[in-house]
Amino acid sequence: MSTIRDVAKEAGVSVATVSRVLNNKGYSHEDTKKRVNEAIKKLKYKPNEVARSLFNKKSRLVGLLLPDIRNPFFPELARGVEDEMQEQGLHLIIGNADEKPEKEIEYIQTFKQNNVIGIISATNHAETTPYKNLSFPVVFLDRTTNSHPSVYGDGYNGGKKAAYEIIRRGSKRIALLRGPAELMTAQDRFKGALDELCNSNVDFHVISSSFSFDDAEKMAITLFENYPDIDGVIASNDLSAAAILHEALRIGRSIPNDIQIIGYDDIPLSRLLFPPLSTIRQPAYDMGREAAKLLMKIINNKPLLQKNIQMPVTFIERQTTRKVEEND
Amino acid sequence: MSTIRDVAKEAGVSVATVSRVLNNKGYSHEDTKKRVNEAIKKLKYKPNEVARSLFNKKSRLVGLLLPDIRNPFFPELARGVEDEMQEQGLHLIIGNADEKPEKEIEYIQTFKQNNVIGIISATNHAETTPYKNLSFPVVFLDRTTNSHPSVYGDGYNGGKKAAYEIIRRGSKRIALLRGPAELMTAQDRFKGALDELCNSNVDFHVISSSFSFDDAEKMAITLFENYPDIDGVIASNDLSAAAILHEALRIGRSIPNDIQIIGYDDIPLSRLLFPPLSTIRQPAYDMGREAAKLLMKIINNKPLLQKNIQMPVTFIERQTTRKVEEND
DNA sequence: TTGAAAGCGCTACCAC
DNA sequence: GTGGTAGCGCTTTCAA
Repeated sequence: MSTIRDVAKEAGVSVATVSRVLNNKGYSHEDTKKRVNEAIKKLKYKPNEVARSLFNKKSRLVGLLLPDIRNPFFPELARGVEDEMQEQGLHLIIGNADEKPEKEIEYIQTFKQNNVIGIISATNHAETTPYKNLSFPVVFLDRTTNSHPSVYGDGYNGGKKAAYEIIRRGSKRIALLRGPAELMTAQDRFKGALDELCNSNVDFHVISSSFSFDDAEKMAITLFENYPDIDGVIASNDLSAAAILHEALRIGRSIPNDIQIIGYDDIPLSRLLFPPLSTIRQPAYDMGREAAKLLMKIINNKPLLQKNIQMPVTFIERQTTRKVEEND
Repeated sequence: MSTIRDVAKEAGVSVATVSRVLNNKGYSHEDTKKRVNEAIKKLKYKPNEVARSLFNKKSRLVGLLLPDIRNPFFPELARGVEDEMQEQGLHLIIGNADEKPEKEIEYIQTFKQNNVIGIISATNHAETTPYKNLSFPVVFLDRTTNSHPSVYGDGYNGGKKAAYEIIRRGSKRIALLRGPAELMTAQDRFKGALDELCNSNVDFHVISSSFSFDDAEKMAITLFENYPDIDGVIASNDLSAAAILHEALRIGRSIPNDIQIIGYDDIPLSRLLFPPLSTIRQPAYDMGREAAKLLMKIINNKPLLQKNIQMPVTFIERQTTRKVEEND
């Protein structure tokens, strides 16, 4: 690996000059520029990012903190963030907080120690101390906070839509999954659905659930044991919806005739389920991209039109809900 | 952010001493150690990893290159790698090569420029130049190479098993999906299945397929159009299996009575499909962990028992294959 | 327009 | 056992 010294020697100039043409800063003669650039090419010189970072106190790295990389929703977010960052010549250190605050703190530490220029975090603890007094900006993704800029899906309306669509299609005894109590996004969609349910003439049960794979299956089994008469489920995310769909078919219910199911997120696999899952779509990829853009704006001191960006969600009608009569 | 100087001043010693107790190198008096450690705590000092890295030419970062973060198999690998690294106090820069060689090269560049201590790569281009002449070790994951250390599933036997189990359960006209031709792992499992099919009295068709979401669905549709009489499908991975399962049910085939389907990978969602997918399980999480361990051994110059670690695969019997008669 | 030199925070050598 | 100091590769004054 050649250094700036080698380039300077090769081009017959000083390292200062090389640095200047490298960064397009200060003056430098066209001819000198040319010679330097030739030397760079010849030696295949790439600046040492670590040395740069040490001096500038800024790397080209952005920290991305995910709560659970196994939930397909998050890789989708990550892709959006990554693609946008890549276009800006930036790179990602991805940390998987695994829903554990200690891990989260550790990763933030690492991000700091590596001079990241910013953090995008999709974890559940936006209001906790590790995010305070940071010397670089933090953007929350898929989380609502007032303390920080953020990008998130319109959970309240999503929940409302889910309830509206399932009621409209004739479910009368609905199970409403609540999702983790500490998760604002889960609670938003829950509240939306709750409000809609309260305003209509249907019975419903509220059931606590987690967002993880392992819990989803167990929850599905107990759900049907405890409430065998339900004819509609509003799930807290697609993972739970998949588990419920699966269990419903296993015990011989017909979908969507006996039971309608509606998910949340629209992860890529939802349309590969059978029957394909009706769900509330969050534009995960775009949310990731927006968060990256927002972070870049903050870093570059560009004016912010809005600090908290709410993304619209849409009902995706597939086949776990019944067709609605045309003349509703 | 306090520096080593601040700590030295606080403890009334030199920076050299602080560095020594920090790294447990060279001599230092117990009392001095204590004082230094107190100063560290008091100032909440964390060493600047960038400065360390500049001097040592080694960071605490490991590059992880994934071909497609959206395929749930890879996050699973990533988790294994991450958990092992985390226990070693190391962190990951994750790059998503997106099956594009340019992106791959760019990420390797970034890894270099950030002084990673090693790379774990799950991409398809192990034999290409970017991996040559690197100053740090590379371990390939989910890829067979002789040029580098690697950890991979036993694809040949996996394919063989898949064919064996489906034939044993009575399929007579089988579609064998081939997976991407350039992907060694895909070809291994293909060859295994092929050999097994050739040694038995069944008809079969070989069909090319990709590993991606988007292609899987189209492929499934044409598959049944072109070969309406098949009664068994050996898929190249679980994603394609899901697409086929889905399409088969859509056109009214009964699973597993009319058609048996067997997948490959055992991604977390496979058991949530309906019917739950029979598949060949690759121990993705463990493979990730093994790859991380292997890399660490190489970095620490520990003796290697084996440079290429093949992990066993197992048949997971779920419900897209028929029950076998007890007295086979 | 260019170059010499200081210094980012750290480690390791060498002298005491 | 401990401290002074050079230097990792880079950027940025400041003088020339």
